[in-house]
Amino acid sequence: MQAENYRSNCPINLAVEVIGDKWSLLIVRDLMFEDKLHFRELMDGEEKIASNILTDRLARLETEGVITKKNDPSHKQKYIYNLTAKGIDLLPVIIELGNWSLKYQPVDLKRFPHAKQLARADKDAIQKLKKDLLKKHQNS
Amino acid sequence: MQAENYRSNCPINLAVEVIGDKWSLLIVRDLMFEDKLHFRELMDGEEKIASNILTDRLARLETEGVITKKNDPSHKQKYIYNLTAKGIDLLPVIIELGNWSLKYQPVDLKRFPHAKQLARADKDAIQKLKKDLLKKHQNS
DNA sequence: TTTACTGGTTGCAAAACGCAATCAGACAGT
DNA sequence: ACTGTCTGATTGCGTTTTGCAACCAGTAAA
Repeated sequence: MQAENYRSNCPINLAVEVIGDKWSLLIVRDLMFEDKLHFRELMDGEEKIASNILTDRLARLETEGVITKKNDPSHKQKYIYNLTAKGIDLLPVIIELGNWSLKYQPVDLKRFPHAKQLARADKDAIQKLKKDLLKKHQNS
Repeated sequence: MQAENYRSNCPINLAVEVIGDKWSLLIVRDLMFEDKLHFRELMDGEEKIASNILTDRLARLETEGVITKKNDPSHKQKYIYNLTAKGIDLLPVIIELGNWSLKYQPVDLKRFPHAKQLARADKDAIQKLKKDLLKKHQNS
């Protein structure tokens, strides 16, 4: 087994090396809030990720322990992608990114209605959301 | 003036399109916590960004309104890079990324001592930090 | 048995990246 | 005036990543 070779062990860098690209967090978002489980569902997202990029990112996120991939019993060719606890713990990051965009970027609230409600979430609400996600994604 | 063409107006995407790469947040980090102001200082960071990439990212961040660039009166060839309010408001994002890394990634606490202290910051502490940054970066 | 759907793979052109060398202007020391 | 160093870049070039469309074999539904 080879140790991953990070550019540095600064916490910001260690996060950026895992989710610092244009797609990874969107995949996490769809798994978190859009009830998507399957490859095709992720492909049909708002931003039109290409299938080869999606394949690559799913593999990378799995390697990094952010998601899991398992067979879907209902279809021999289907896989179910779930968030791990590590992936679910990206929720606060995503919420803060949302808050920042709400303040400075041209968010379309009609199209993304739960943005504002998520921005209002306090610590307890976030804890509850995490709990729900852990249950939904089968992490005990 | 041309409207920026975002892939979608989802808040997460709108954030990721601005700071979703391997370098931008590291630049913001250095401007925030390392008291760096100049090109060379940013170049000499832990992760060894190349000068052409740094040039590109600084220009991009300036375009996006995250940083400003102004002449340094002390040297005709020097520029001072400052965070805008928009940039300073990335602080909560950075804190949450740090928290996540502290929990799941091999952070080197000896090398990055203020990571833990920053993780403990509550809302009031963050407000104070923002205030200090606003003053330091001249967005009075 | 045809038709559509599954998670991909492949090929190719374009863009971004990483690295080292280079640059002209500015400044400090002598 | 000369020398060396520092300034924020730019340039050239090879590698990697991305974006896009076409394609694939296995599975399932009609």
